[in-house]
Amino acid sequence: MMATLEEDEVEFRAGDVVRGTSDEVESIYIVKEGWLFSAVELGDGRRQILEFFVPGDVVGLHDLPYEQTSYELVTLTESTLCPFPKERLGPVFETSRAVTGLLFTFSLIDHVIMLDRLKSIGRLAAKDRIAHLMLTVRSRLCITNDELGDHFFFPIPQAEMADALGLTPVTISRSKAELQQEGLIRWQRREVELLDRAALEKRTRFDARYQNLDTSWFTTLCGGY
Amino acid sequence: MMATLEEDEVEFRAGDVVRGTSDEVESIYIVKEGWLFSAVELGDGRRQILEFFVPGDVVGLHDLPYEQTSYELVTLTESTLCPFPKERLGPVFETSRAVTGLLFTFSLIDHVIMLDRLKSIGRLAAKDRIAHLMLTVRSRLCITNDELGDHFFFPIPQAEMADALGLTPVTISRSKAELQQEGLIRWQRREVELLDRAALEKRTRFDARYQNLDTSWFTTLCGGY
DNA sequence: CGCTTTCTTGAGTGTTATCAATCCACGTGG
DNA sequence: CCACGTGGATTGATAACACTCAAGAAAGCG
Repeated sequence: MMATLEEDEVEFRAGDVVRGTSDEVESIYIVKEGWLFSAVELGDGRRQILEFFVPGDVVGLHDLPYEQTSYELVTLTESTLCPFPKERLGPVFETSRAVTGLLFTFSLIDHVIMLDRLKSIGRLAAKDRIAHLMLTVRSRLCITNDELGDHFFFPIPQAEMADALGLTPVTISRSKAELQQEGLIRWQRREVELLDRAALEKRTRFDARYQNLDTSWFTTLCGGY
Repeated sequence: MMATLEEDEVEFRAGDVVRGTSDEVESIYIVKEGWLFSAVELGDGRRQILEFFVPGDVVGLHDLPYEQTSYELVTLTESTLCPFPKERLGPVFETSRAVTGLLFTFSLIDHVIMLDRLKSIGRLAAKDRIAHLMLTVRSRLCITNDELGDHFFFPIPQAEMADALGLTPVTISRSKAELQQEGLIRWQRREVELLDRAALEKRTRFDARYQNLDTSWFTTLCGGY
């Protein structure tokens, strides 16, 4: 269904800035390949990373009501994106309630994910913030990969973890070491393994927001056909 | 237009829990009167406040894809809410693209507001977090009140500020005192005055997300009629 | 195999948290 | 109208967690 929106394709290298802050809002993107993140720079070196994106994600929906982009979009790995122009969304909304409903739903789910991250940054200790982010990413990856275990590709450098969690790289490194000593995770290079997921979920009060969905909502939204 | 959704009316006293966590998702609410907030309890006394709501706000949209509510909803002041049942949204989506589009847009804007709050909690110092929240609330109030100056009703107790900003009541009190000594704000009882809004906006890198909207988006969304 | 980037580790500092006491505003009832 | 009680706010003293600065180790890349 989302294939409707995947017409064009653009490739990027790792570390490329796909879109800067205050660019004109021209299109949304479907992530075909690669990992990305969105971030704000505070101007004095501080940076907050807001969301991570993986293949299958829709990027930039929430910029649509604005003339200028709120945040920059940067690749973590080589990526392939399918841009879909803003002005061509009108016709899509007119002809396909299913696509409209799906985009609406994605945006609502993403919002809840952001609320969880707010909780994490606002009220969890450094170690738990790290664990919470890993659980969230895993939960997202499970949508497109049922078989995903507790050991998966995780190409987020420590500097980016820090900026995502409101911490510093030094704290990430130390907290990682502690989590490993406690036997809770193994995180080497660009891979992570959650050795005791149940314990991590409990500590961080994790909720699987991508799962536990109410299927009746989709029929409500799309009109039952 | 939103009047379509305001049929029923329910009143609450200050401090009432409108909806607990893990309740069944039965309806969204339009705030007719009063201030509210949504929050998660972490179980050990810690709490994170996620959003504040004022008259005119739509509450609970992002719970729609779920069977159970993600967060509790509590009143700060006496409030009047207009619940609108989830199962009756289907017909609304079918008949009114304008309402659908408006709800979608609200949800996108709220998402960007949350991203700003994430930045605030993740990367700003205590004093700036307080200022940022005040600016955000003011910006929201300006939608329904053009004439709003820099002095307005602000019924958020310090304990709730703390839980919203990832701080403690003690820090709120001390930071407030400093902001006042610096002549940046005056905050007494349930009123606040921003004495140097330009300076506060600069310090906190504040963006007026409720303003600066792209009006062309609405015609895109609603089909140009 | 060097160069660069990322990560780790140590030492010292700082912002915010914690604990606890006091103060103040406000509502209540005598 | 004033005493009293309650919950919220302030203040002081101390502690903890994360930050900063800085040096060194490891990993990635040409």
